[in-house]
Amino acid sequence: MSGIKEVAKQANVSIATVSRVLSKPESVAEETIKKVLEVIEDLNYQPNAAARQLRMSETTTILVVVPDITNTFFSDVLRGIECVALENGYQVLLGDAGNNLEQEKGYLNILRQKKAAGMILLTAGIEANIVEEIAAQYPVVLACEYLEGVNVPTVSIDNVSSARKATEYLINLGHKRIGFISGPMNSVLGRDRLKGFYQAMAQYNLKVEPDLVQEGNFSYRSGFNMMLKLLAYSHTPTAVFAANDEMAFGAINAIEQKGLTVPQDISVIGFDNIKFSSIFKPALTTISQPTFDIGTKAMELLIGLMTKQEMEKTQFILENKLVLRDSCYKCSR
Amino acid sequence: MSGIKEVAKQANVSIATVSRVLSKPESVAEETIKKVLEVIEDLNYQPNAAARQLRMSETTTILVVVPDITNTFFSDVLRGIECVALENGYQVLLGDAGNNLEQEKGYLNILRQKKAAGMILLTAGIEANIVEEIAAQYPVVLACEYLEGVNVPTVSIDNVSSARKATEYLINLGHKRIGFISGPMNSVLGRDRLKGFYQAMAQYNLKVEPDLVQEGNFSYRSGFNMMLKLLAYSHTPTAVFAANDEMAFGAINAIEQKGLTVPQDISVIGFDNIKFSSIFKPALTTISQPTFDIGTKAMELLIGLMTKQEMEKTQFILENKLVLRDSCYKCSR
DNA sequence: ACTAAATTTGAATGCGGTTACAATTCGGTT
DNA sequence: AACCGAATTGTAACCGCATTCAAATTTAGT
Repeated sequence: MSGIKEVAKQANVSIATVSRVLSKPESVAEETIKKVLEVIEDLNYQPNAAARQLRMSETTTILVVVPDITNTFFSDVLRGIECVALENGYQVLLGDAGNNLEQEKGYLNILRQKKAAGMILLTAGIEANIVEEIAAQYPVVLACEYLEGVNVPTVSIDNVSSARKATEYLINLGHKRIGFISGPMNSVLGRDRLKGFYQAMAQYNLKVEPDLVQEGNFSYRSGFNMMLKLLAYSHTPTAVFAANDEMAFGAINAIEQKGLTVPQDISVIGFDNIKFSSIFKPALTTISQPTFDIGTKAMELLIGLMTKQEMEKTQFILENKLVLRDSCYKCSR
Repeated sequence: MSGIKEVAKQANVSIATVSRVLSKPESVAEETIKKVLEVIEDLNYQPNAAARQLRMSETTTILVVVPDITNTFFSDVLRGIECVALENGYQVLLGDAGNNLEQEKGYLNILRQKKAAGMILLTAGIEANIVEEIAAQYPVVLACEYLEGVNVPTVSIDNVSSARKATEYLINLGHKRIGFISGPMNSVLGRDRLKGFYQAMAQYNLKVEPDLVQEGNFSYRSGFNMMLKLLAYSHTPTAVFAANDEMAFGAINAIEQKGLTVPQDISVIGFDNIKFSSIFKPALTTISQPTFDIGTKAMELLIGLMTKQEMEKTQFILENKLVLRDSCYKCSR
């Protein structure tokens, strides 16, 4: 309703003056400012974002593409992003990809339409070369997953070494027959965690039985089913490493359904440390990712890019730690 | 980079023609369309959203204000919203209020700036009169919570009758001393669920011991602590109704920490049926809310408002149901 | 009191599209 | 050959704001 014109009229000044009161008050007389601000207050005036954006050719909206907002891991990261976005006057446009690549790509148009000034990708479904092309034109930062050989600002954890750390923990508890329930092999994340597992096993000269490595898809269901599969072999593992917590829950429930107990019969370790991991019984031993920090760091990076600041560094590997709880125990066999 | 001018030049037509190819192709010659589309494809041209919005004074962005994105209940609703938003060409701007009223109010400016064409409130922190005022000027729909006496399109469940249903279930299992861990009393939602509890108890002529009603804040922690409090009384309840699932988890874990078991010693029922409720042990008996549907319905309503369609109805109460699992059992005392 | 400099203000322009309106083309009629 | 209507295209005027540049006003200095 009330635009800058209305304010100008009521304050008896030109629209230029109103505009200046809002953006360069130091160039306006004290008294005029007061008068104008009063009217602004009065009319509840807020400058039209579209007009401003068109004129200034810059927006304060950023886009975050998430594979699945329902996953608490991502929503935690999102909260981190939102938090520093707000502090700096940005709004976040949510792009839930629903685990669908086409949809994910569709969001790139938001950037082309200048609806968002930059983008944070929490996914890694889009092909590396496309990401690189986009990143060359617009501010983009990758969070959580990184793309091999792509030189785009990234914040993540070292999945390989963390998975190694988790595996070593199991080995040091005396476990030798260790099963692994992996994430989908078409995700970097899934592959890296598996790689860490292999590295640790090799380092301790332990053989990895191919049968004991099963591919899941990060869902509870898949964790449950793959564990059932592992339990079906004559020679069951004494410990299982699930590539994320949800699958670990599935594995544990499968084990218990078979009448065995965790950790006495089989130890289970997870990855992510989602909110629920400490509530679950047994409380889950897992690798904790600094989700919130990943979010804040990613957003800070993006702001840096958007404001064209000089960056000393654009690749950040955040610390993660092993959280010891009740789902692992010394190997008894 | 490439705007409509560039396209026009390369296609050898005026910008008006380019614009028409995109919006009213039936008024453009077949051949011209082809030529223009080719150039558009070539340049990867996408019309500038700000310019379009300014001219048309309408945007395809909507705002969703969420109390806490980390809560899977809200993220489920959000997914429902996002889903139909996408189908209809809308984008969703995320407003995480971080349980902070000031922040929540701040998002109203997004509407005033015309950055969003409408808003869905998943919270009910803002004062009723303010909501009403805003709703008079902009399309707004309330989801999850409703504001008493406010005539704003709403989709929700009937918290009172659902809470009554849950309580009746407990009563029918033979429980007489039933505890209640409520949500915060300053939320409608919290109050309604408590009201339903009272109604059911009264209906069956059961006394509600004031000591057995404790106020939590919907967090796991508070559920745990309030349960500890209930257990400290000499005469403990045989069943407990927690106003949401997270608190129910807290209650159960508190009970078990005291050496008692659920449901044999004490039955526990929750509310919401979040993803985790079926994974938890014991699997939680709870009231299931149609989260996804709440989201889709809310977005459909909002679209209706924004496109000024005639609405037969603007208040929707969605069905919920009692999900029977393993956390409740017949009263043995 | 008068002028130069500094301060404060307003008129006009354009950001990149959409669209009303005018102009042009073209085949068909008279 | 002149004329007409339909189809197609171009011209230009906005949309609301920021900003340049010049005009108006105030301040300061002599």
